[in-house]
Amino acid sequence: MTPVPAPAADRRYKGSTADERRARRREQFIMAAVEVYGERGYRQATVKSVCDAAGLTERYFYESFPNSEALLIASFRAVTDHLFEEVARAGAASDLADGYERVRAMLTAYYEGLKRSPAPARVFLVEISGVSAEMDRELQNSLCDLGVLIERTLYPGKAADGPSDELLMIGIVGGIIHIALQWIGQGYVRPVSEVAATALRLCRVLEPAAEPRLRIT
Amino acid sequence: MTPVPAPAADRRYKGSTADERRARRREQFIMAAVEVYGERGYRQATVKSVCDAAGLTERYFYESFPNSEALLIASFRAVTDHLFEEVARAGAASDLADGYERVRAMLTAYYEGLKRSPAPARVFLVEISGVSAEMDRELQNSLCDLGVLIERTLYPGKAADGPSDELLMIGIVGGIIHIALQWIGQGYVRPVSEVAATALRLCRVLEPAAEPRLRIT
DNA sequence: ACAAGTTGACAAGAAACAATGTCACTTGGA
DNA sequence: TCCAAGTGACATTGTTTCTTGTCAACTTGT
Repeated sequence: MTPVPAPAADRRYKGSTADERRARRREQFIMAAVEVYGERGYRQATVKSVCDAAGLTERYFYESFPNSEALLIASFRAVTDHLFEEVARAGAASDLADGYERVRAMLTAYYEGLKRSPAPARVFLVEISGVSAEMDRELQNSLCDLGVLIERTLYPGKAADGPSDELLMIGIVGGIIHIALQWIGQGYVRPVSEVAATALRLCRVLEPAAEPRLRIT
Repeated sequence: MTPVPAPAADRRYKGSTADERRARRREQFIMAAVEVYGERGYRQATVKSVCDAAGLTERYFYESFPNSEALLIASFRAVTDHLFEEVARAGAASDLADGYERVRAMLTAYYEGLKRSPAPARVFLVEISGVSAEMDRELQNSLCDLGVLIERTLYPGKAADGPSDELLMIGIVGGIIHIALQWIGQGYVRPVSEVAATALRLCRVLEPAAEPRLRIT
């Protein structure tokens, strides 16, 4: 009835469209979440504390995420994807011929990444477990991804026939993570090179078990 | 003033003294906690749910524990101590000469213990992390204990000069645990012997690194 | 049988937090 | 200048849980 004069749905505000602003707020929440979760831990972090850190209010929180678990997953993905990319890039450096040296470079990048941003490290490595079934799946996937990346770097030819020993791979990645946790818990005392070397020793078990002593009798 | 006729502080009730009843209630809470935490997870478990499972009321809960975190720690200790003892006993079996076979027996006992009582396994292996600083310390300690036990079994002579490489040991134990988690998450599909063999491969990295390829350059 | 100790069911206060709503203020476009 | 969209501070509601308290029923030693 009343001829409304075109609501101008995508009106700009402070230079951005509605979509851009929404996306930026979402990013703000994710960055704030990484910080707050790292400081207080996810379970101790309230929605309000994240909103305060983001400089936004609860209203926008519930505009961006259905609940705090969704934010947790989103921020986990953000941190993980970023770290994973760094690791992959380090392993792909063209001046490394030996597979083990590639893995060493990857592990170094991994631990350096953790050291560079200590806050999220512990939260997203372990504290996350058991928050929800979906979150557990995310964590498992990220572990598997890292394991596959390492295995393919060591044995690029073997890629075709799937994961050779999933259980062993998970074990190695679990070890890498716990090494990180211990290292972090002691305040990054030991140098990254040493930590990476230790983790690299763990990776050696991926070698085909030629030792006769280890046959299953 | 009023000559009270000796309050009979240790009066018996249903055959037990006050101390005995208190201790029994405490045990009831711990057993109930293991069950409830295993079913619903620690964070989802309320004080009331534990009390209901224990067949006791909240009043006795707060008589036995200052808060739910204390119960968590107590039940963690109970489960861990029990499992640890089983593992140590398996490793001490006198008919095993080889250190690796002893460790295999220990790992088998470990995974069999987890399989026998699946409920507490996942909770006390990982979900615990980040609940509190004290709980984290408990978990770290139990991991260290297991690592030391394994190392001493493999190299009984080396006992004197302390932990040779704490970081590596933690990594191995972390791997053992993650193998367990993956195994459990897939519904105990693979036989215990296979899981233990996989974990045993991980333990091999404790061998002195003679491989020249692994020197730190 | 009686008094005091003991127990279980339940109530109730207090606190924390999720999730939604209100309202005055600011910004952008006509 | 004017109005609607947008924003931020704050209030409100509802739920959940911890924690303490009350009281009737039961048990024990005398």
